Amino acid sequence: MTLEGVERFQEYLRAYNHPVTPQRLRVAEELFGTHLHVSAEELGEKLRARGEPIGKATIYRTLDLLLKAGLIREHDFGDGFRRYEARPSRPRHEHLVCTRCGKVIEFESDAVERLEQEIAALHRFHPTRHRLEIYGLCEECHD
Amino acid sequence: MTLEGVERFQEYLRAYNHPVTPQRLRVAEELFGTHLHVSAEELGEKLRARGEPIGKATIYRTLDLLLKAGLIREHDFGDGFRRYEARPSRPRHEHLVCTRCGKVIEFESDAVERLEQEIAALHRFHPTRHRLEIYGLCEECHD
DNA sequence: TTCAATGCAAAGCATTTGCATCCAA
DNA sequence: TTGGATGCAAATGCTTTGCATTGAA
Repeated sequence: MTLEGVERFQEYLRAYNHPVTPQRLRVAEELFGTHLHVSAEELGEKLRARGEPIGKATIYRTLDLLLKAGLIREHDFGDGFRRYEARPSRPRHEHLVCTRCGKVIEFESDAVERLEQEIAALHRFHPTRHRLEIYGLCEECHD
Repeated sequence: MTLEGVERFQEYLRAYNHPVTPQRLRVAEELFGTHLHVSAEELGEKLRARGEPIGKATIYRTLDLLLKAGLIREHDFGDGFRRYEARPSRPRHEHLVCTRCGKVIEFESDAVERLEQEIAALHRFHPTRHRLEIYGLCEECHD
């Protein structure tokens, strides 16, 4: 568990004259202490379990800051809520999402990057980002 | 504009002994009368504009039926609401989404299908579906 | 000290549900 | 006639906002 992200968040806050509060640091610690894709609700549970409860509004506001700082990514896998992940050192990756247990497996593929360029060019489109998600069952959930 | 979909919906309703109501037909007419990806809200506006207002609950319930009938597809492009499209004759296709004007361009690609299989196999994953969306600016919205 | 952050509760939105009324078959 | 459909309004569930209080700098 690398806490480099927490430090970068502190630098960001200082650079913009935003107070460095314990709540902000705790949210960042949780996010940068896991590779999982967690929801705002789950972050709240974890912090409560740590004995450091936080208002949900503060969680959402801190997530906004982390997004603006470019330190995390936001996902919507169609569960009815959003999930967040520490921004990976390898910036572009895609997801395999198990529809039974909710597990998320990451992968990266140069082929996808190439495909994005090819397809966009074909349609005179100027791509900025893409998302590829494969839904199905992970090994454990498959019969 | 093909209204074949409306007929298929009627067949479906009769097959399951569900009443064929004017509201259901109107929702189907709007969906099968366009290639656009419309929201429940937009369907309501269009029907109001036609002088045939419908309760939003009825729209959502009718969309459920159309989904169960397999006649439409549901999408979430992260706008905060879902959009629906008449199910294409070509079952699998992906989307280019303009982040400025909201336009959606469809495309299909065998390469994507192959990629899904390859990647899933690599991770011992059993895929059932995928989604690939490329976000950026369409030709008109690009400087 | 002071301005922004926090946290509660209330508000917002898209969507779903309860229920009295209505209507397709 | 009658069971299911409709449509309003209320309820949900996630997220955002208002505002009095708190706290970082």
